[in-house]
Amino acid sequence: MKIGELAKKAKCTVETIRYYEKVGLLPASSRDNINNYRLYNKSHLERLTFVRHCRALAMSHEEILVLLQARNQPAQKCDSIDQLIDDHLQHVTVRIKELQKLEAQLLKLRLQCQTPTDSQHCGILQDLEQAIEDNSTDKNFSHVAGSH
Amino acid sequence: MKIGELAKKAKCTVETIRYYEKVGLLPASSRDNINNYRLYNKSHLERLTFVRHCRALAMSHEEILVLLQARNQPAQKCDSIDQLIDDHLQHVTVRIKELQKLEAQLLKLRLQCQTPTDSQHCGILQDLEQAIEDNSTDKNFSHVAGSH
DNA sequence: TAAACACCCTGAAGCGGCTTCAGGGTCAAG
DNA sequence: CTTGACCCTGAAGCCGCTTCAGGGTGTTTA
Ligand SMILES: [Zn+2]
Ligand SMILES: [Zn+2]
Ligand SMILES: [Zn+2]
Ligand SMILES: [Zn+2]
Repeated sequence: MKIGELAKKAKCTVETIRYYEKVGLLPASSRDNINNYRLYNKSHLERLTFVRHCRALAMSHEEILVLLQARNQPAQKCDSIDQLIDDHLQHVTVRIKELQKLEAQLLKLRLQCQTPTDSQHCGILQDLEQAIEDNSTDKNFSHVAGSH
Repeated sequence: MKIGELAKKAKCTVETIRYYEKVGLLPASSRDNINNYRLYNKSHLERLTFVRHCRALAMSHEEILVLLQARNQPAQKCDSIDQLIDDHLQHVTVRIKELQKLEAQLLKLRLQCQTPTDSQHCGILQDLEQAIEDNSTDKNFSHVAGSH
């Protein structure tokens, strides 16, 4: 199968597939001798599906690589896999808590201007000019991305 | 005041300050004629504090620029400010919900391997090889970053 | 007075996880 | 024989910084 078909089956773009090959999440496929098109089979699709599933769960490429390696060593213990999921779950949980803190702060900020006025007297702007409360939030970026 | 002192007072790095100047979040400061060092005053500190406060709330540079402009037009109505905060609050709220979905999916995944075995029989790996359930999550990236 | 050390400067590259762009080649249908 | 769908490569862009390379400045101390 050609790259476009694989992309459709895995619900991603062809560019993403080429990118995954470049960074080593997918092995380089064989090529059509005549036109140099990439050619894939079922096992490529399975691996890509695995990767996309992991990405849908917001795992980092590094985390996914560990899982892929484990997948290739069927006889080994799976402790490390279970641990990786636990750790990643923590990444997500921590990030949720950070964002909930932000949410609360933003709600509080929003209340500073209940009846619209001009910028000069807007409680929101005034609040933003105050010194920063110490949130440990800013530095503790685990690997799960933000809100935008 | 020199850049190091400003950085300390605003609780950020000097590199961040130089970066903000480059991308226009801070205006270019005046310079010491002799050694070309950047020189700052209280109003620079106030503006930087404002920016850092916004960043601590995970606003994007684009959003911050809008607020900075409003701050420079004290006589105008503040509707747009209030609206911007509401919108940004939505960015955060949406991202929290996305991450909570992930959290639930990860918890479910984790339960697939309650008693450690080998990779071949690990329910987690088996689950990850299944087709992807349709989460609308993947594409709806608003501007608030992830969990890592 | 010289060496050590802390601070300042610039410009470029790197991070992650892609997406987009520029500039092509391939191939079936009409 | 042209249109349009698909494929290729390599480089650059996105965001919000951080890090690096390669310097200059300025104070302190041996
Ligand atoms: Zn993780
Ligand atoms: Zn207002
Ligand atoms: Zn926002
Ligand atoms: Zn297991």
